[in-house]
Amino acid sequence: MKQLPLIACCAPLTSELTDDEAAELELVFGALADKNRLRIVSTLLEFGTGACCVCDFEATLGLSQPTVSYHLKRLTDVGLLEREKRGTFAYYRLAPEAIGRVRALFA
Amino acid sequence: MKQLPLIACCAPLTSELTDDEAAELELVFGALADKNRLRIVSTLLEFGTGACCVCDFEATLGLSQPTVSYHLKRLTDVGLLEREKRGTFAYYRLAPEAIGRVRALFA
DNA sequence: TCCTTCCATCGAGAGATGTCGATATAACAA
DNA sequence: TTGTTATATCGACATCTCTCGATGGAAGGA
Repeated sequence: MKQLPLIACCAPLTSELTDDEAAELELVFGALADKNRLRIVSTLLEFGTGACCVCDFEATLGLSQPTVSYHLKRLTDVGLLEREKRGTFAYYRLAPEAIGRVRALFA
Repeated sequence: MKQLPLIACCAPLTSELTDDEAAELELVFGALADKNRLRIVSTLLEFGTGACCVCDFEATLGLSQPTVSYHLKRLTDVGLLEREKRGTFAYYRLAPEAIGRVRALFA
């Protein structure tokens, strides 16, 4: 015979999150679930609204240029970073509307 | 000749995060970077200090029992959940010290 | 024009992740 | 004891992720 839980807790389980919210959070947390991308975000946090170009990250992260571009794109795609092109350089900064959120996530 | 960035911004880049902190955050964000695990955490958030057993999640998540156990283990391993065994049942709840943190992450 | 520099994208390989069925374990019931 | 239930773990597979070298495109310098 099927047993019954000792703690009657969970009749029909409901989530505070809608499917859309869960999908959105999955993307953001996925973008942050990598130590190199965390270092990028943490570094940009020190610059506030300032920006860094791609080549600046290559030395400090110890990664190839294509890999750095890949990580910057992942962060940009979920809205955490913004990209600005000047000449041949591409500058990345924290998206202004994401700064507060990022600070909260790191606290 | 090597070009110079137009914005002199990033001399030696420094991160606010230590390597240990980055590794820790990588694990926590990785545990949250999955829509099924987000639903588990969100559901448990509604129960506060209450607990749910494994079988309760199978129906709502639409996943097999081994897969549910796998997700609960991932969340437990990073300290977000606690496990309590009663008879043949295993009850999972949000770790008390993680509740505030989780609320902040979801806000 | 031709060459160099910075960056994005492509293709491929190694490793991690999510999922399931099958199996093992532990507790309870008869 | 024998059988049943709830859960964890194993093995396998498909998919995703991270990484690099190679290539391509855009901008600037000579």
